[in-house]
Amino acid sequence: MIVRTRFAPSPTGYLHVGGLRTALYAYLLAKQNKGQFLLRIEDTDRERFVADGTLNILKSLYWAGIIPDEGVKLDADASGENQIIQEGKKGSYIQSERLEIYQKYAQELVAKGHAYYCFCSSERLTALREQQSRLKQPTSYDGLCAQINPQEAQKRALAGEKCVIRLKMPKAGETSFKDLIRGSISVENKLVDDQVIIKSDGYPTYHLAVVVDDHLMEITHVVRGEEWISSTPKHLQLYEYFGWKPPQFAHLPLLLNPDKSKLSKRQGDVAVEDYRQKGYLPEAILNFVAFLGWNPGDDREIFSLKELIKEFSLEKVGKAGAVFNLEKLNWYNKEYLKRLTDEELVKLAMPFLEKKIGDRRYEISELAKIIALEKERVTTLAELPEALSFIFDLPKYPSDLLVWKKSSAEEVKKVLPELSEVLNKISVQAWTKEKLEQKVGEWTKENNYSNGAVLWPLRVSVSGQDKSPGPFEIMEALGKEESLTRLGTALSKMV
RNA sequence: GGCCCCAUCGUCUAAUGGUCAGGACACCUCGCUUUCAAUGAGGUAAUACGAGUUCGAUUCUCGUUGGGGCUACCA
Repeated sequence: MIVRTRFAPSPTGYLHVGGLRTALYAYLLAKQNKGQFLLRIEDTDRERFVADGTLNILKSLYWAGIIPDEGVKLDADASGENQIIQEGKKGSYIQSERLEIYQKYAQELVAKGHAYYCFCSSERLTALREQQSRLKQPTSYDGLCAQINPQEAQKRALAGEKCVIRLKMPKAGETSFKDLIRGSISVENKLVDDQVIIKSDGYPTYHLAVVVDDHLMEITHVVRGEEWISSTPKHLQLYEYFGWKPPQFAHLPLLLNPDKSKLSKRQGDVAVEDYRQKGYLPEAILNFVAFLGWNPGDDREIFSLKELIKEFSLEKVGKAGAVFNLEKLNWYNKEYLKRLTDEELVKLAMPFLEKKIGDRRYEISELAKIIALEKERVTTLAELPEALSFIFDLPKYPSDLLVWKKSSAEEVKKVLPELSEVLNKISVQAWTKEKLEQKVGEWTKENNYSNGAVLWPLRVSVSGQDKSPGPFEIMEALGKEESLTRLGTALSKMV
């Protein structure tokens, strides 16, 4: 049997990092079994619907690399409407376009007596709940409309009276299921509410739509968040009423704020898009969220998507919520930044640096040298413009910054002019950090200077900063002319 | 309030009856070094609590406490 999983987001804004992890796990489960990973858009709530929601989510999934070109991708049709192409064919797994389907199944339930029309007003429902909670009773629908004669109810509904359709839960027994992550879970049926399955606007609620679609899409494993555990009995009841075989369920633990509450916007960024804009690499985000709740069982920490596909297993997914720890994400990002080739880095860094570079024109190789300077020093790509600022414009700095703590102003006044002369003799062709280091090193030794007495003022001269990369790599990135100009600037400060 | 889920260093976690309770991030110390970063070596730090089962519990059972989720014509 083919393993088929899905990710079914609601287009209510952006893709949440928790959603990304859910999607990733579902994707990994499918791919490692050579199965299919499908997408479905659950847009049955018109009030929370956001126009760009679907597009935003798909963009983030695409950025993260779990929607590959050949499988599922975004495609604009003739009307400019975004469509989802799945496994080669246009699949309208967009719930708002499948209303008749849910309607049909709901009617089937009504006909069988497993669901009923409910004409209660929202006022009555609110009052009912208030009363129940005042009496410290569980809040649930009291089943009033279940008493109405079905033929009469049908007639009233057909006549256009405002109504919803509710699922009729059994009042006895219990529903239990085996969760792939948590083991056996059971709930008494009498505690499960008669959930609305078709709203008064004709749209299905999540509960009906999810069951119908998962069945029709032949989903074998439902991977979703822990918040769905308590409604799973409703879903199971639906499967039973329809006579369908339910899928396997895997309820993932939640992602948490540092204070252990559910990860929320108030305490930091939660959208994948936020992290992209902040200059995090998709590989880092993916690796990081994959490890929030799962690990390979050994000491390895760095996993590519391919390796994750190979080694992921639901059995190793933990049950407890995991704090979304920015420090660890930062570490992952640095690790992935370090692994980038200079070429890859330039490509990824350009969007962040464009403004800083302005009209200046650089060869790719020059840019590569410049960007590589801070590759091991920054945490994210977004830090690059500021970190590299000293390359584009020499910062203003006080003359005493040129003096190393173990040296003196006199020594600097002596070293700098001599150093300029030595450097000036090096040709533009030989202007590489290796050659520069060799020449300056030899000269330092010959003149019995200490390394610090030479390197510190040299580095400050070309960087204008107390902290910076080494002088030779900076000079190579700067080029001979600019390097000597900066040395001249330093000299003039010492006069 | 009711129902459900969960519980190992600050954080992510390993160890499913016998380990000096391991690793990673963060933090601290030392080394390298012109600064920062990187890097090398080392260090601080955890089984929530209480019973029970057992020769022996992080591990199994129960309870307590704590945290979380659900309790909508939202997903």
